[in-house]
Order: sequence, then C-alpha cells, then structure tokens
Amino acid sequence: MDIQELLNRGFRVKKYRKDSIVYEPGMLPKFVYFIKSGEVRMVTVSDDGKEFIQGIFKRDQYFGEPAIIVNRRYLAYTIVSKDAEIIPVGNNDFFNLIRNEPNFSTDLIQTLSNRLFYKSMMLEELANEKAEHRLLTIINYLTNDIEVGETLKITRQELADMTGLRVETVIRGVKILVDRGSIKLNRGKIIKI
Amino acid sequence: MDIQELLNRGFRVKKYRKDSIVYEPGMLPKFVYFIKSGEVRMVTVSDDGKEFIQGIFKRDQYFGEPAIIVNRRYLAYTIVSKDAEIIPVGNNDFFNLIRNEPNFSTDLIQTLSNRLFYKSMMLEELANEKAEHRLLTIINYLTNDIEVGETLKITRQELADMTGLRVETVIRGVKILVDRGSIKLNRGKIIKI
DNA sequence: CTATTAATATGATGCAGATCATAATTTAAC
DNA sequence: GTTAAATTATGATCTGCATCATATTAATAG
Repeated sequence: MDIQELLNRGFRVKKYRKDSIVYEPGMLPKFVYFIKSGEVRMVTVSDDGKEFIQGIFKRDQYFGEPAIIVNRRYLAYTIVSKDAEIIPVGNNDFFNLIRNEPNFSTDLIQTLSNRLFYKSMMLEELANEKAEHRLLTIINYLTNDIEVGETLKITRQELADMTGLRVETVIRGVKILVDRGSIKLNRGKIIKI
Repeated sequence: MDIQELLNRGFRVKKYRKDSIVYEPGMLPKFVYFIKSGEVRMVTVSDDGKEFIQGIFKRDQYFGEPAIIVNRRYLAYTIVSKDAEIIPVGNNDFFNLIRNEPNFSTDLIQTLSNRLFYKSMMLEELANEKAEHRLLTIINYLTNDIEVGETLKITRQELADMTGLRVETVIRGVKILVDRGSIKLNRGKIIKI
C-alpha cells in the first residue's frame, strides 16, 4: 500500500507547515497518517517541558496506527519537523486496508516489529546504560541507513531528545567518543566510519 | 489462534522448568513460543549484570515473534519464571499462520500495538521522569488487570527491574507514595485502590 | 556583508539515585 | 517449630548527570 495507490483510490493530501501539530496527547485517534513528503517527529513531553523523541517519520512511512488499533487516546504529540504532505486515512478505511490487503497487513506487522525492536533497544539503554553507551548505540543505529563517509544530519539537541540526556551531556559525551576513536566528526557533524 | 487449536493441528508441547532459558541474546530466532501454562520474563542484561524486564508473558500469550519477523538475532533473554508448558512454532509454520489465518494476523497486529504502547509509555518514564513518577505509572499499569482490593503479586526487586531503578530506591519510593496516599499496602504488598 | 538566530562549547555547582553496609522481617523449606 | 533464604528496611556515602551561567562558533536571513 504505497502513497500512489492511496492517491489512485481518491484519498486526499493535506499540507502541513513546519512546527504544526498533527495530533496531541489526549486526542482520540481518528486517522492513520501516510507521509507523501516532509518529516514529522513523535514526542512525549514531561510536566516540565522536556521532549523525548519516540520516533521520526519520513516520506513513504505512516504513523498513528497503534492508538487506532488499541483504541486509546494518543500519548504523544506528532509535530511537523519539515513542511509535509500527508494523507490522513480514516479509521474505517484503515481497517479495510488491513482486512482486504494482505500485503498491507504484512507490511504493518513488519513495521510494528521494527519499531518494537528499536524501543526495546532504547529501553535497555535508558534503564541500564550511561551517557556514552547510550550515545554510541543511537549513533550506530542512525548511521545504519547512511553510507560510509556520509554525515549524520542531526543536532546534539536531537540526540539528547532521543536518549533522555541533556544537550551539554551529549556535547561532552560526543567529544569523549571522538577521543576514544569510537566515532569521527567532519566539521562538527558525525560521519559514518 | 489459541493453544487448543495448535494442539489439534499436531504441534507439540515442551516443558520448561523454572529458571531455564528459552533463548538468549545473539541466537538466531527459529520459533515463536505459545504459552500453554506458566510464566516467562523477557530481560535484557547490561554488561555489569543488571536485568531490565522488557516484558512478562503468561498463559495464552506468545512471544519471540518480532525477532522472527524482522529476521534479526535476539536482543534479550527469555527466562522461565514459573514452570511452563510452551509450544514452539517454527518459522515457516508461523508465517503460514500469518498468511492463512486472518484472525491470527489481526490478533498479532493488536498484540504488537499493545506492546508498543507499553514501551512508549516506559520510554517516556525512563527518559524524563523521576523515581516516584515511574513507580506510580508502572503500579497503575499493573493494577489495570486486577480487581479493587486485590494485591499486586510483585516484589520490589521486580518493580526495580521494570523501571530501571534499584531495589532500595523502589523501597523508599513506595513508602513515599504510601505516605502521599497515592497507593495503599496490605501486609507490605500493594493493593489496587 | 552584516545581523540574527541556532548550535556547539566549557566551567561551576547541586542533587537524585546508585552504591555499600548491615539489619529486621517475612516466606519457604525441612 | 526451626532453619535457611528471600524480601523489605534504613542509614551513610559517592557519583554521573542535570542545571545554571556565559562564551564561542556556525548557519541563515535580509
């Protein structure tokens, strides 16, 4: 079930500007969102305003299904990180996709399993490991889908928000990893080795 | 796809004694495990031996699918907490279930979504919240499936292993929550209010 | 090119929770 | 009922990271 197929079936694209909010905690889920272009981040926010990035979603990915499937209110915000075109697929249409498109249901199972893997990995890190270990793990994970020599387009703040650390700690941690030779930088940005 | 149905189809039950290990990190996944009786816990262990409980699985539940589905080595141990009877369903049989049993595939999607919900909740807690908040969240989550007045059959150590805290911290934290009136005890055990 | 704004950097201080030690209590085993 | 093992309890100390303050550098806008 790709974007083109959804368009063929008459689903409409909605445009979202950077920083707009697709949904927020407490809302009842009504749609699953398929991304045609742009980027969003799913974040939970603590009482004192600290963001934790639960996931980042880009072109050709979808988000928002678990809440629909288990029929519970959202726990997180989803915020547009880069201007985006998104196709909201309603509740019933979504369940029809699952029922009638074996390929989609297989893809969904794969997608959910992948996210579980990521979250299990991060839970272990946050529960048991210290700053540098957490950083190295997330960096290795993120460099998985780029080529050797390419740079990771991510800020220290984003690394902080993915690892539950603070920017200052990330900055110091990254330095330590560089000194140790665990990672390399190019003009301040982490590159895959 | 319930246990009886699997038995009818000729799948065999395997007995596991308490403390035996169903699989450990690094192993290639070959089976999905359906629990007929007993209980297992899925844990990751840090370099210095600290356990983190990724999940607890009981009668009529299954575990081990994500690794099969994404075809990656296990990240965690699964250890038998109470003598168990388990039906290992091989790789191919499992994929046949997904393909040929729409009900099973729907159930799997539900199950995966529920686990994602739990893990997202815990990630937020571990990333952003302090001891007492974490404890209250996990206690509320656990008391979801018992009746008012019933006691939670869980030790402080287990609470520690689910929240990434240390026993002493859990003991002190539980006391604080009791003082605040957030939770109640009965002979040392937490009861649902 | 210059002005803003965002990102990275660095030191000083504080504190929540880990760690260590040791004891009291409850539960299980015989 | 007695012993052993597990669980809960409590105080003292240590430490990694948060927090706060303030620069420096890099990226972006006009």
